[in-house]
Amino acid sequence: MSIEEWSIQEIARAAGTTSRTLRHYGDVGLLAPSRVGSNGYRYYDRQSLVRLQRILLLRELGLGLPAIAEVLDGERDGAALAVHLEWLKAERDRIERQIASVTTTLRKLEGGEQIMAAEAFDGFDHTQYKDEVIERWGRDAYERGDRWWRSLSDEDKREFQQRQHDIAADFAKAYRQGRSADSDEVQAIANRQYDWVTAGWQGKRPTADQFSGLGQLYVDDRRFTEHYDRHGEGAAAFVRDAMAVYAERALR
Amino acid sequence: MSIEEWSIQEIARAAGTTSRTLRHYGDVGLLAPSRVGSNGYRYYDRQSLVRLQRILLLRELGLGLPAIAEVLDGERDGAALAVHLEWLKAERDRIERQIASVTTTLRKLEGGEQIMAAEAFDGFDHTQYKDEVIERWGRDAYERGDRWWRSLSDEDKREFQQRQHDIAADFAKAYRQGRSADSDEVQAIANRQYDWVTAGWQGKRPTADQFSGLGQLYVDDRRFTEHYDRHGEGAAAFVRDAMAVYAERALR
DNA sequence: GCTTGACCTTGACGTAGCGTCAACTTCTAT
DNA sequence: ATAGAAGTTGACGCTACGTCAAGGTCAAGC
Repeated sequence: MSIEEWSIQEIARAAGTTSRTLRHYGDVGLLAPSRVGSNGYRYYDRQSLVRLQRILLLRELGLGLPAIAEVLDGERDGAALAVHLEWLKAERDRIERQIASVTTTLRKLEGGEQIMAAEAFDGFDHTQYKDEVIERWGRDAYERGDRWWRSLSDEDKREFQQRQHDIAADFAKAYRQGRSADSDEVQAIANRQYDWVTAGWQGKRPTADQFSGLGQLYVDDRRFTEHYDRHGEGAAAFVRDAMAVYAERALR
Repeated sequence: MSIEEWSIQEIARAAGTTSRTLRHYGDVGLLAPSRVGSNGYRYYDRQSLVRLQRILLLRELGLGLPAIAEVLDGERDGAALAVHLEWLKAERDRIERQIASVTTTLRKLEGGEQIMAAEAFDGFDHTQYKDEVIERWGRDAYERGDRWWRSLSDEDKREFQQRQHDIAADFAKAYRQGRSADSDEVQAIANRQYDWVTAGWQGKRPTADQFSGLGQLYVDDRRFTEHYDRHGEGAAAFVRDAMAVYAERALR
C-alpha cells in the first residue's frame, strides 16, 4: 500500500463508493483503470482517485453520468452545469406544485370527498378557457356560461362532454377516410357540432361569423388543436374547414 | 360508439394517455378491462374510465403505481398520500440543496477555480467535527488546529490523510485476521496512530486519558465509526480497544 | 504444498413505467 | 377481395448501479 496504486476495493473505500460502481464507470467510459494487470485486475492511481472524487461530487449535485463526462472532459465546463441548474429549478417547481396538489387532495379526503378528475373528458374544462371567452364574448357571457354549466347534473355534464367527444372522433374518422370538408357526410357532423355549440350557449345560436371564427380558434389555440388532433394529425384544421363551409352554406 | 363501452384506443384518447399505458396497467393489475372479447380485444366501460382518470390524476401527483393502487383500493386512503407528501417534501429539500451547491460550483468555475472534492480522503474533513472538538478541547484548540491544517501544502494534507487511511486499513486487516487488540502487531499500529494524532495536535502528545477517550469517540460518533467500519464491520470497536491498551501500556 | 478465505473477474438479471419496434391477426370500408 | 387501421402478444431499451452466480487469483497459516 501507499505505492500510489490501489486495487478496486481500496480506491472504492477511499472515495466512499463500491467496486461495482467503479466497474460500471469503466464500462461506460467515465473512468478507466490506470492499469490492468495480466490477471485482469484493475488498478487505479492518484489521478484516477481525483477524477473519481470529482465524479462523485458532481453526482451528488444530481448530474447524470453523460453530463458528468461532459463537465469533466468538455471544454465548456459551465454549460452543462448551467443547463443542469435550470433543470433542477424546473424540478423544484414541479415538486412544489405536486406538494400543493397533494395537500389539497388530502384535505378533501379528510372532508369526506372522493378523488375525482377535474372533468369527465379531458380537454374541455371550460374554466381553462376563461380568458379567451371573456376576451371574445365578454365577462357576462363567461359568467352566464359558467352558471349554466354548474347548474347541470353530473350526468348531464358527462353527456354534454360525451357528445363533443363523439363529434371530434367522427370528424377525425371522416378526415382519415379522405372525405372532403364540404361533403354531405362531414357537413352532417358539422351540423351536430353547431347544435352542440348552441346548447353550450344556452340556446343562443351562433352567427355565421361566430361559428367560423370558433373553428379558426380550434387551429389557433394549441389546447383546442390538441383536443382534435389527438384523434389524428390535421383533424383540427379539417374541423375548421368543415365549420367554415357550414357557416357559409347553412348560416348566411 | 356511445354504447358505454370503448376500445383501448378510444378510452386512451378520452383520458389523454396511450394504449400501451392501458395494457401496462392491465399487466400490473392496476386497471383491468371490463370485458375481453373472444378475439382478445380489450373493452372498457365508464367505471373503468373513472378509475383510469383517478389513476392519471394520482400519477400526476408523483405517486408510483403500487402507491396508486393502495390509495384507490386500500381502506386507509389518506395514509399512502400522507407518506407521499413527506417524501415530496424531502425531495424538494434535497433539490434545494443541490441548487445551492450547483450555484456555488458554477460561481467557483467562473472565478477560474477547479472542481475539487472537499477532501482528498473521505471522512476526515476536520471542519465537520468542529463542534465536537470545541466541546472536548476548547475553541482555542480548534482554531489552532484549523490554522495549522490550512498552513499545510496540498501535498502535505494529502499525505497526512493517506497516513490515516493506511492506519485504518491496517487495523481492519489485523482485525479480520483475528489478531487481539493487545498483540504486538496491533500495538505497533496503535503506535502509528498515536504518532499520527500527535502530528495532528501539532506535536502536543495526548495523555493516556485523552488517547483512550479519543478511541471511545470513534465508537460513539457515527461518523468516525463509519470511517473505520468501512474496512470491515466491528473495526471501530477494535481500534478503540487497541488504543485503550496502548494508553495503559505506553502512556501511564 | 495444500487449504482457506478474501478479493478479483465477467455475465446476467432486476429495478419504474412505459416507448418503441416486430410479427401476426382481426375488423372495417371500398 | 383487398387495403389499411387497429388489435394482440412478446421483447428490448432506458438510469445507475445492486445483487447473485460461477469461477480464477492471491496471501496467510498449517
